[in-house]
Amino acid sequence: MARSKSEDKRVLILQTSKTLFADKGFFNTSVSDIVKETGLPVGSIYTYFKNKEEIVKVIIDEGWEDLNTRLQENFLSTKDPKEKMKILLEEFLPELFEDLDLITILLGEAVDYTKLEEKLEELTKLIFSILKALSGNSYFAESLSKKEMEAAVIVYFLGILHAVRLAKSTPIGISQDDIMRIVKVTINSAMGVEI
Amino acid sequence: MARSKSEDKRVLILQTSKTLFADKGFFNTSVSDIVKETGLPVGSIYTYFKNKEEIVKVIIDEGWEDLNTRLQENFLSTKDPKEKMKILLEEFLPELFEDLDLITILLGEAVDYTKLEEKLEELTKLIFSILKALSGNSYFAESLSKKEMEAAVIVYFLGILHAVRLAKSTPIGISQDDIMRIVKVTINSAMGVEI
Amino acid sequence: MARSKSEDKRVLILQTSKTLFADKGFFNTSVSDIVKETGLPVGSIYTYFKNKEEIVKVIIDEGWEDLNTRLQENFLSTKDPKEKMKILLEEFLPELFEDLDLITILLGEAVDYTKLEEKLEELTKLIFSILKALSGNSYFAESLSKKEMEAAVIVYFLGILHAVRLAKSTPIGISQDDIMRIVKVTINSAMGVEI
Amino acid sequence: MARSKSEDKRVLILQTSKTLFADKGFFNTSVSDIVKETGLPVGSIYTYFKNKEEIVKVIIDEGWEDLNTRLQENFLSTKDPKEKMKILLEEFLPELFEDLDLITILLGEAVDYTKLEEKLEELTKLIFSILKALSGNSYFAESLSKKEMEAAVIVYFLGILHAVRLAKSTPIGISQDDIMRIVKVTINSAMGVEI
DNA sequence: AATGAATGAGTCTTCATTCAT
DNA sequence: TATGAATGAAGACTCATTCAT
Repeated sequence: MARSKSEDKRVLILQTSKTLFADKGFFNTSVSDIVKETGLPVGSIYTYFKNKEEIVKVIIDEGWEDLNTRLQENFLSTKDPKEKMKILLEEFLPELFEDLDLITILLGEAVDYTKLEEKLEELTKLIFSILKALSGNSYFAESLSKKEMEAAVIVYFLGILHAVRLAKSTPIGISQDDIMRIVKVTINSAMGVEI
Repeated sequence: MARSKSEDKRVLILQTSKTLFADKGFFNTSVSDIVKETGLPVGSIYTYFKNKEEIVKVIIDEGWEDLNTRLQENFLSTKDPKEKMKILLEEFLPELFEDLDLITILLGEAVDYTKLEEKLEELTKLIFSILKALSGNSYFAESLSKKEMEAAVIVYFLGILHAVRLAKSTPIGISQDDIMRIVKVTINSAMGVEI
Repeated sequence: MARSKSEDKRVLILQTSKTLFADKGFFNTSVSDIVKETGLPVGSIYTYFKNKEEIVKVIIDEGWEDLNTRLQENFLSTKDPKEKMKILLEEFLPELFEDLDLITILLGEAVDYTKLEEKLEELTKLIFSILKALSGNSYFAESLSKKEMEAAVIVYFLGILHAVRLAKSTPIGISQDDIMRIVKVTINSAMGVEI
Repeated sequence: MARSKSEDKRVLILQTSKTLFADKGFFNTSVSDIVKETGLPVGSIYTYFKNKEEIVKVIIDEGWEDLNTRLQENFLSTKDPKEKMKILLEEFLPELFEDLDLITILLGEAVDYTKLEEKLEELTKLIFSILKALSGNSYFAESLSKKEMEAAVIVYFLGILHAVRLAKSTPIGISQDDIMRIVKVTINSAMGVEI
């Protein structure tokens, strides 16, 4: 009977904001910037989102869920931990790297709304279980307690994210490919398996 | 050698701002917050610093330089790369971890003013040179190009920083000690040397 | 005689708004508050009322008319001014006091739309005519001109309304009963008649 | 060493706001109206007052205190309750009536910030004590309990205020003088004393 | 040099009303 | 007629920085 909320507009706001937040930062992006960039009237921003904060939250949550969903789908194809690790390295990470804006926001100013630790926990558990299955006889596994392995995963994952983000925005002289390669070598070396 | 009154004020502003920036974030800290916390008149802030941005810059630059200076001093005591690595792990990192506020600001909202990449570059070169000297016969070094080793150092270092920061502010279930331990194991394992 | 569905909605809007206006004030009640409270779609509000302003107007006008109608009906039963005064005091006032929301709105923020003076005028004339009939030999009447008696009625009536309203919303330490009693005493005393 | 806050500006804001609040109502007066009318920059409003609400509060509190102070000063000149009543009627009330804007705001929309009941309580106590001293042998006092006399004072005072306000803004056909006169007659009649 | 009032562009958000469906 | 998304002017307030004193 009345216009129904347009998914298109919602997505437009989300995508525009994502780019702006990643480029200029959350605090340096004003609602009025989003308005200008989307071409929508101010009011419309607020018919689709409660406030500016909710926009970042949704960007992060939906972005992360998306990645996760695709990862889970890929995981359905196999039970072999080696295969799973391969999927993680060759599907998940590249996809994540693709979404530099998401990484930037995830690590950036909006940390308060980002619940990075929750995302990390999920992922850590997952990776940890794969590593455990893989690491029957590796040096790495022998010398590290469970908690230390978890720490290792967290450190490594955060390092990767931050490095990729930095590689994009500043001239640190390394590329995504460099990062991908050392990840693989590390896994191979640490796990004693060739991925 | 007594500090002048002005130097006291400069330091007061710096320390107060550092705490505030680390606790509430750069953008959520107003100059007026700094004024309230220091008890100084607003004008004073601007006689010591050009603007809010310069305050963060100085916090980071001086903080980093401090760490660096002490590292260099420690390095004077030896030429042995193994010893140097030890210093890095047992002096530099703990000191850095001590200064969580600095890490938080370094990785946080003020990224634009932080020149993280420059700091990283210095450090990377240094660590890289040590690793190279150490790694005569390690598997790690054989399979990684120079650039990849640099990438590894960056990833690892950023990972450590971010993990320590996160461990402080959220319940991710790992401690600074866990992190320290896996760093050591990694070095040992990767380099084939016992530190 | 069954109320039509639309009449139900109109009344719902009116009653809900009345409570809201009395509780939170006219300006602090948004149309969207009315929408939430009634459960009706915004559009509906505007099919029944031209705008927010008209809602208050109708609340007041219909509320007042209601009281008046009942008063007039009661008055039909007698011609005796003393009886009429009794009706005024024992039927009309208690009924009015019953409707605190109406009083609150009448005296409150919506004064611009309320035409309080018109309501007052009607009532003043009525009361005045009764008083005149009653006051053949009272001290009060002798010493007051017509205009002054009107002023007295207005002052008294407004005072009663305001006091009742204040007694409801704040702890001024007097009750509706106290007010009713002094009204009666005043009339008795001023008019020299026992009501 | 720096400009000090200007009492002139504070007063300008207060007076301008008072007129605007009385004329258009608190909610229909925007801070920007005050800005336009005073010619001050927005920021200045907020260097002198925390927010819009505080402006009304100060208008009312200082206005009321002013009246009170002058009343107390006048009261110093006598101990005779009859004299005091005279002062109340011939000094205080006329002064109050002079300040119609204050009355309008006091009774108007800003009721939430106005603490009308507190003002009323003070005054009621004062008047009550005078009446008590006066009323040795009056009919009024005999037939009314303490609480009822308080109620009477409240009703009467509120009625006067509201009537004066209404007389100013709408054509209810009575004047301040009419009101003053009936007040006197009422006192005389009720107290049995000639003021 | 020290002070803190002055400034006004800019912030996010609200809201009564309209109108496409 | 019923609906609720769309609209954008207007709202209160902030804040980094300047500059008169």
